[in-house]
Amino acid sequence: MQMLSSAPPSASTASALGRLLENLRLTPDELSILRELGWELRTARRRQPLVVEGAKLRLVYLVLDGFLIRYRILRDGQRQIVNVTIPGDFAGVPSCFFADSLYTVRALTDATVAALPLDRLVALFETHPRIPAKIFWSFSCESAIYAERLVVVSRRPALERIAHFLLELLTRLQRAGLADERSFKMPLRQHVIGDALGLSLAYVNRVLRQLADDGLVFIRGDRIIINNVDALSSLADFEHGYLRPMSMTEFSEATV
Amino acid sequence: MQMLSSAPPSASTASALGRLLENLRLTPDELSILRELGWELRTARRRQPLVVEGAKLRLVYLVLDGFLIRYRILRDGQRQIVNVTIPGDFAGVPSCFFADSLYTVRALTDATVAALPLDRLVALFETHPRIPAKIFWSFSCESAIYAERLVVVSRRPALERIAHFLLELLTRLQRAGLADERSFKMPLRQHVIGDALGLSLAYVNRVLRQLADDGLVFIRGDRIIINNVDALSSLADFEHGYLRPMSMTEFSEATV
DNA sequence: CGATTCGTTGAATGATCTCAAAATTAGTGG
DNA sequence: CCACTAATTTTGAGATCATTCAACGAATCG
Repeated sequence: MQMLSSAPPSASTASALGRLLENLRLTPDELSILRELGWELRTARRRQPLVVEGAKLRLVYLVLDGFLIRYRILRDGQRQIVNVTIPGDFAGVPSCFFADSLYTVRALTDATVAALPLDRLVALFETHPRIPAKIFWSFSCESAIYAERLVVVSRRPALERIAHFLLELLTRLQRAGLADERSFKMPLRQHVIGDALGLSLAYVNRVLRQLADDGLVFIRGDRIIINNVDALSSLADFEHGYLRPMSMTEFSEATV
Repeated sequence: MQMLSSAPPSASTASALGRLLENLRLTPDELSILRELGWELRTARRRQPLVVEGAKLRLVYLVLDGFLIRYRILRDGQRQIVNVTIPGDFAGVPSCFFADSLYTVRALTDATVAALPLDRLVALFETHPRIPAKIFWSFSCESAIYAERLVVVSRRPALERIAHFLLELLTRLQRAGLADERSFKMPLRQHVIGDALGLSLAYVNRVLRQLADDGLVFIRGDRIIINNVDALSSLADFEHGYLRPMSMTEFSEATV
């Protein structure tokens, strides 16, 4: 993306681009066309909203650096976070497909995103269909993450819920090159965990304490350490399959 | 779809096709190309699985008639239904994007579906990109339904959960031409409601009784009657926006 | 009509919440 | 670097929504 060169270089930004290449399996040609589409760089300070529920959104964002959350405030004031967006993810989907945005997206940390008008992406279907095809393919795959979260929130007790959530983040961040074998850095406040999983702050606290007492998970400032990934995976019945869709390329090759 | 002519004519089948036209905004030309792709008609008896968790799936199904559910059985035997599929919906998404199917799909009633190898749909990106583009656009929009269900299941008490679920079904079925102003016909067993919303059978029963006692909802055999849609919507804080994505066509027109 | 499946209900239990308050940590202006 | 404020974590006690278990009646199906 053109203006990416003007962005301050960062490990995270590089990884976001790497992940685009990696996950979508864009060819170098495709990537360079995508770059020239006129993305606009934008930074957001911690807590700043990028998308507001009810407002019109005609952009997609690619997160280059930092973390976002997407949420809804219910009429009784409760907040439900439906998504934690990490570098390399798109944001603003699926809100941009609706007349008015369904959710609010805001920065969990200072963040850098690249914005592209959705119509430009759609227009590519006429000239270079494989590029938007791969992107929409990946949008379609995202349903699996929501479905999985639904299963976990709907059916699993708090301990497993939290364990599963942390393992999902670990796995996604590893793929983005932002986590090592068993830990990652991210400001995961207990309030955020609760709002993502439908648990009260007080209870999240108790459960985290238990996970720590059992020697499974430690949170030290912004670093989350999963001491025994296998044990936690088994506790949470965590299967990472839903985080590993085939790329469209991979699919075509496998079936030709 | 070619072989559709060989299917027994049914109000439901007609509506499924109508809905394809309606929602995806396919042009007559596009529809006729889609028809010739070699869909294969398949029927499933009540309870019969169409997709099995863990099995390889390289098809998408278009539901012509009948209802399907998509679910997972957890290790403790609980079942979580992630989706109720109605005529005009696609099934097998997003499982077909993964190496192994993430969920099981089975017929809730006797059902008729049309199956298409996914690779044929993808191949259309080369020759008639607008057709698969519109379909993948609609796949992408589906995330909104899961996100909304997540919010409801995660944060709302049982009464509102059930009310919301029934209103969603009513709305979707109305769009499919399968419901009137305030009622629809569908074998919605209490067990299914519970498994969709993460509630026990016993509690679903009690809540349905209360909804009936309050004169809001009645279930008589296979007919669900919502006596006062406005009152129930208000009770459930139901907003139908998330069920009304823009079609890709609509979007392009709005932004050109 | 015999067998499943589905619906209904009660009593006891439990996971999680709410409310309230203190302790700790991080952030900010001077 | 201090002083102060805001954000976050921690903990307790009591309340509650929803569960489990168990049993029985009603309806549906082959």
